Amino acid sequence: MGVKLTDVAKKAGVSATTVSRVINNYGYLSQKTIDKVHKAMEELNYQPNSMARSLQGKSTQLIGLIFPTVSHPFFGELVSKMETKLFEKGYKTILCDSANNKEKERDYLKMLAANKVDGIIAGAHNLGIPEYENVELPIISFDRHLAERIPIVSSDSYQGGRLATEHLYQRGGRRIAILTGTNESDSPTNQRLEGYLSVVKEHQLEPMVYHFPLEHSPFLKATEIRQILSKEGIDSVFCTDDLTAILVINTARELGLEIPGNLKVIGYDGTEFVQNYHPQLSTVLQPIDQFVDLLIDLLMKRINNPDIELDNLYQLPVKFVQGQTS
Amino acid sequence: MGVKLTDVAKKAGVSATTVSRVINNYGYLSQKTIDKVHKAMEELNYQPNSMARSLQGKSTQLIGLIFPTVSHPFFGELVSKMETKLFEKGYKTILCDSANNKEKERDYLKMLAANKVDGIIAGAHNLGIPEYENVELPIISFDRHLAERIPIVSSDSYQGGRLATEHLYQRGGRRIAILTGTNESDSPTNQRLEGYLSVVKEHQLEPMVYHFPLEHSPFLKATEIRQILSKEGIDSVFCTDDLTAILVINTARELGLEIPGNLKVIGYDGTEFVQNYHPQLSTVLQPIDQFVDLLIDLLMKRINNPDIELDNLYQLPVKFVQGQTS
DNA sequence: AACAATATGTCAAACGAATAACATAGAAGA
DNA sequence: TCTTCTATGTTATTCGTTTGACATATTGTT
Repeated sequence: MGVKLTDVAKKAGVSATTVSRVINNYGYLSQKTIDKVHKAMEELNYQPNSMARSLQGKSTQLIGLIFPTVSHPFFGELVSKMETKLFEKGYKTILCDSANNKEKERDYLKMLAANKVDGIIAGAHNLGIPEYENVELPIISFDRHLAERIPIVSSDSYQGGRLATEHLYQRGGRRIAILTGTNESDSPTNQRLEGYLSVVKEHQLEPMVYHFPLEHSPFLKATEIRQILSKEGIDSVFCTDDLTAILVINTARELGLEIPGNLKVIGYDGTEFVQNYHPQLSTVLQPIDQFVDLLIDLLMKRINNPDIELDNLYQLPVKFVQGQTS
Repeated sequence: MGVKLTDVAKKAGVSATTVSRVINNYGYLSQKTIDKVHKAMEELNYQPNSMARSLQGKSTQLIGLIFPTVSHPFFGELVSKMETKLFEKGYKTILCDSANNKEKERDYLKMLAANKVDGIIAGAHNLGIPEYENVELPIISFDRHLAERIPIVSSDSYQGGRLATEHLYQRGGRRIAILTGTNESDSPTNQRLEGYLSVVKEHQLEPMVYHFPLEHSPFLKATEIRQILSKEGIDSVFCTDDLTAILVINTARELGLEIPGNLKVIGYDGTEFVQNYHPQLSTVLQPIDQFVDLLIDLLMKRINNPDIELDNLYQLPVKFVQGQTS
């Protein structure tokens, strides 16, 4: 069906081996032949068959990205930037939206192995997938413990939790609540909670912890937030993600609460999206660009040398961003 | 390196052909053998090498998705849903963030051909890429004319423009501005503008058209919006996307303008994100789920029968969503 | 018992490209 | 002129899987 190497050879009037030599740049070649072959390739719009190449032993230049969903601005930005950087390096991206579905994530792992990807960057939120232990592919994890020997890139969530909470305290907050995800011991969200608790304890405040399961729809979350805000005498809220913070702000407005007068709100993530479209929100900024650089650099190292020793954990610093909601 | 078919054969105590027969389900097979082989495959954690399979003639089950960027909520949701649906159908997704970069889009097209994808869904915003004319792969386009014979799935942008503008008029708007993208004759954004112009003309209002190049950063856009809102005596703004509408609302708030009292605002897109986190925004809802279903259904048709005749244009209806900003 | 249907095996040729081994020819240098 | 590069060609093998052709058992049916 498609144009193949032998067609190029015929067109250029050289042997198939010579074409292969040009493509893979080995052996002796005259500039004249190289030009002839390139011309023929262009004229025929020839693309070497990736399947055949990698079957022969060449790498596929494919990378699998396993993340919950690109419909979330945080992961959308992360994935978009990774894809861009990977493409610049000559890699193609297979997108795997794990959608908080264990089965799907397992299937993805199999699929990626079958497709002989060169490596995987995984930042899904499913726990308890023992398959990661057995994957011999280079893997780097974002923000999750997946298995022994798989390095984790994350930010200093504990410090982030402390930063946010301490800031609320300095601003006069004395009844500071935290809205966070489900209580999973090794999740970074939990580290944010730990940071919050440590500051609350230091100042001898009453901890007020509200867990929001990830599966809950924003609508359901908003309902719960409404109850929390109208019942309890809360003066500050630390949300462990920006989207929840936006819900809190919307709800507070509904309830006629002045921000930051009656209620101070801090989010977490600081995506470009939030900085552009919700610049008023105080938040803790995660260094997305640095995540991307580090994740890819580490993966490249593992790909080029599978046995290289890497640290277990790379923790990048976070930054508090002052808006007008606190 | 990896486990291969012959290893499975050895383990199961059958011939390689029999294993292949089990995998591809042809010829005569006893249940006993089938079970034996499956057991061996599981024990060895065997995955057929996709490269070898598709080299042999089997389809790759790969689909390329070319869109501007998943960091934008609209495309993030669209891509996320397509990926999910494709995975359910046994396809893997190669993500191509074209980033409004013609060169990159061209490269992607080559790359997807080299990787022998089964089909492409393209919704990038670059014009003038003649390469699309020559691609023999099944392609379906989202919202853009790419080439002859490539069906376009879109929504009724003209009607959407009319809906929004007419609504603003009914609400008392008499000086209605439109904030839209660059003036590209065959873009759907332009159809929204056409719809706006037709209503403005019907009511003999003065058209006020502001073009915002896509490349402009949100910050720059906000600056321009500030100028527009403070200078001209505008009482209503129709934005051809929701994010711009959010910028307008933010700016109006800054300027102390009451919404919808002093200024009415309508957006366009109505992503789940906006509906959840900006429920107050009046907007024109694009049917993302229907886009996804139709795009994929059409692509499957083309894949299963490359010569099937499809319409040039599939236009889905839009819906006005009343919020509190108009 | 004879014949068909079922179940498996052996063998070989693809798929498209990479590459090693070897041959050959011209050009350059001693 | 003889050697050594340099430049190309020929040929065959390999990658892992699919599949067709053909052979050979083992069943089941009448």
